[in-house]
Amino acid sequence: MNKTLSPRTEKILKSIIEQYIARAAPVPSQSVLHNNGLDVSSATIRNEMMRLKQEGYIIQPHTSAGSVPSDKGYRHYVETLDDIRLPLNQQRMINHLFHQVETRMEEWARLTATLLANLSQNMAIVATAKPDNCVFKHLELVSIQDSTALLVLVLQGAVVRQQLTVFDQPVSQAELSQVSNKLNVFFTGLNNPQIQAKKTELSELEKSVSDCILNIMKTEDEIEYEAPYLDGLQFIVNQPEFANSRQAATSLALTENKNLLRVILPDKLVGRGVHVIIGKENKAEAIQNYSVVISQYGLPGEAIGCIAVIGPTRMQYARSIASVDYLAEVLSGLIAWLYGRKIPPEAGN
Amino acid sequence: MNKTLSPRTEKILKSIIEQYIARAAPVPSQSVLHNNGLDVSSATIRNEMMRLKQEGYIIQPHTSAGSVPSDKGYRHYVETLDDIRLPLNQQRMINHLFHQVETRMEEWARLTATLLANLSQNMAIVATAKPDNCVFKHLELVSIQDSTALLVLVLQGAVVRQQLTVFDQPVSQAELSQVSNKLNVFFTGLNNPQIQAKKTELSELEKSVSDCILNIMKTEDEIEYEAPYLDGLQFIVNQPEFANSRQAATSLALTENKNLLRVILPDKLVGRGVHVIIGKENKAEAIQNYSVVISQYGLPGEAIGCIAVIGPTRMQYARSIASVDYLAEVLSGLIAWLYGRKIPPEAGN
DNA sequence: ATTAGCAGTCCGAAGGTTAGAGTGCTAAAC
DNA sequence: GTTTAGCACTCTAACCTTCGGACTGCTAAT
Repeated sequence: MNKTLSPRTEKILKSIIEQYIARAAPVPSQSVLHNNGLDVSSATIRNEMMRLKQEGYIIQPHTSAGSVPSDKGYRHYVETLDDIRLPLNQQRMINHLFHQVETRMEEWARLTATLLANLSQNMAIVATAKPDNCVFKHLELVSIQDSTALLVLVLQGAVVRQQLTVFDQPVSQAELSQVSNKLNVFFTGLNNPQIQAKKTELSELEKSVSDCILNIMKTEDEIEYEAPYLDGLQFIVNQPEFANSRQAATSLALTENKNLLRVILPDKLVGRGVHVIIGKENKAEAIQNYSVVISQYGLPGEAIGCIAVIGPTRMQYARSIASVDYLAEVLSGLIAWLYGRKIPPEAGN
Repeated sequence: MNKTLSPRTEKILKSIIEQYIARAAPVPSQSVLHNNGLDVSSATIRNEMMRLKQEGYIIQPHTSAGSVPSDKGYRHYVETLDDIRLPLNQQRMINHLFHQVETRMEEWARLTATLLANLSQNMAIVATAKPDNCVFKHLELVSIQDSTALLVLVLQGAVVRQQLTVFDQPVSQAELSQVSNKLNVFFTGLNNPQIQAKKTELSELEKSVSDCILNIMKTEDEIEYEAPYLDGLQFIVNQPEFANSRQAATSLALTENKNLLRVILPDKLVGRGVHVIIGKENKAEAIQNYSVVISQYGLPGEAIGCIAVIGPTRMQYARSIASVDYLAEVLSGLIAWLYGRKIPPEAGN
């Protein structure tokens, strides 16, 4: 049943999809003709289109209307897409920008979201990479006032967390330094349960600081994805589709809250590489008019984040895929650096 | 000309505004009658409405339509609004939530944005408080790999900034600790130019770390407002006004980018307290269909942030004003704490 | 297999009609 | 002078209806 398409049919489908992506209106057989180098009549195109319709690659809004790609059509299109990489000058531009921001996961994620939104002309979501199991690296205590201190905790992967702490009684900076020195010796390289186990040997003050540390590390371990960075909502709002059905917009805006990532995340997002989820393929009903281009990044088994583009099913897949792919690669390199695995990738360029 | 309104006229204007805020449709004289305790006929109301129209407090979309408040009407409404405070249970709820997040300006700002959006049912913007002139408080260097270290800088006001630094040659953790100890002694309590002056007395490695510190502090000094925290876009999108004029949505979505704050910030935002800017009173054309409820917070002369609600001119002013007011107060208290000025305000409750 | 030609379908814009919601006015009542 | 009932008038928004034309789907010829 699902016989392969002839090269010409293929070409016609591709033309329909690309025109629909560009114009957001049903594509008539005439337009396919103009757009294409084929030396046939519109009637021939129509015959082929009929076949495409029967096979479910395209849909007609009504009897006398042009063709609109179906999810299946997009799926085929994406799968037969030539391997497209981001142009070199854009790659260089991106590397340059990553050079200029603070060297922090948060800043990278924010920048990635902005870049991805603008490259793909769609909404972008970037979740920061988070270690599976966080490891104590360094502690610092800075006195703020009599009995308040700022606790700065550095975890494996250059993750810095801070917390204001109030003690029962005034504590001097000297005492604080003593505590931090001792705990640094005790705890470096340990994870949550290991610290828990070692805590018994400590003084009262040290214990209270340790509790604070454990608390931070526990929170860190429990978070699945941090509040992800979003950008490019304007592109969604400006879609022609949006004018008609406010439904979609509303549902999307609502989703925007916090759990958007959980909504768009497909069940299986295994292995490296970019995944494309088209329309009804999405498990969440709210986004079944949308497509998601998503990829993981980071160090497998250690710190994994994810990065995605979400837009109407008629999004520019080639651009989105190339952008997601490249940015995931860049982020992976940066993460590896944070984890002390290799030279920063930008330094090479 | 601008004679004061009689109590009854006042009452009618208030009724019109409140009904318009609630229903987003022109208010007919009948509805004013029902809504109000006045024992008069609709004809009398109409007479009064005529006067309000002549004075410019209300507008008629067309001859036979009900009344819509003008900017002047809203202005009058806001100015005669009773001093409304947030209900105590909501205040307590807010305090409780601030207790539960990390003690960091960024987390507070994020939480404030979320709370403010939900309390006011409109979009909220929160810019983090930023010191005018940042002061070195503490430095820590943590080795990440051979020649890469994480530089953690604590500034006055418990501001923590981090930066990965690559040295020319490998540097051990022991050496790093030595450097940080020395620089802590040298630099504590100094600002950018003072550190610059003292830099000459240092070794090569110490100098390169100092440069990094100076760079961070300079950046920090130069930023006017950090990328502010936004929340509640869904409320704007779901406004009935939005259905008709995509113009507004588009302009807003575009503004969303980065400079939204600069756009909504009025020329004069002096002193404490909440400011309300209504419709055409806004200097930026893009938001002249919107109202802004805005307030500064923080320590005057030291660290100032700002917090705002933006929504259609028919927003619930009382709620927004009360929310902005209370949250600015809470944030001011927290900032004072960060700057070692007093006990955390929540501890009192 | 391809094509010209044409009937048939359906959309969407344009124009016309109408119900009713609300005002503005007038003249009477308080 | 203020308030009110009553009513004519205005304007909108919803609902028709019509009509041109954009496309297809089919047929019969190439």
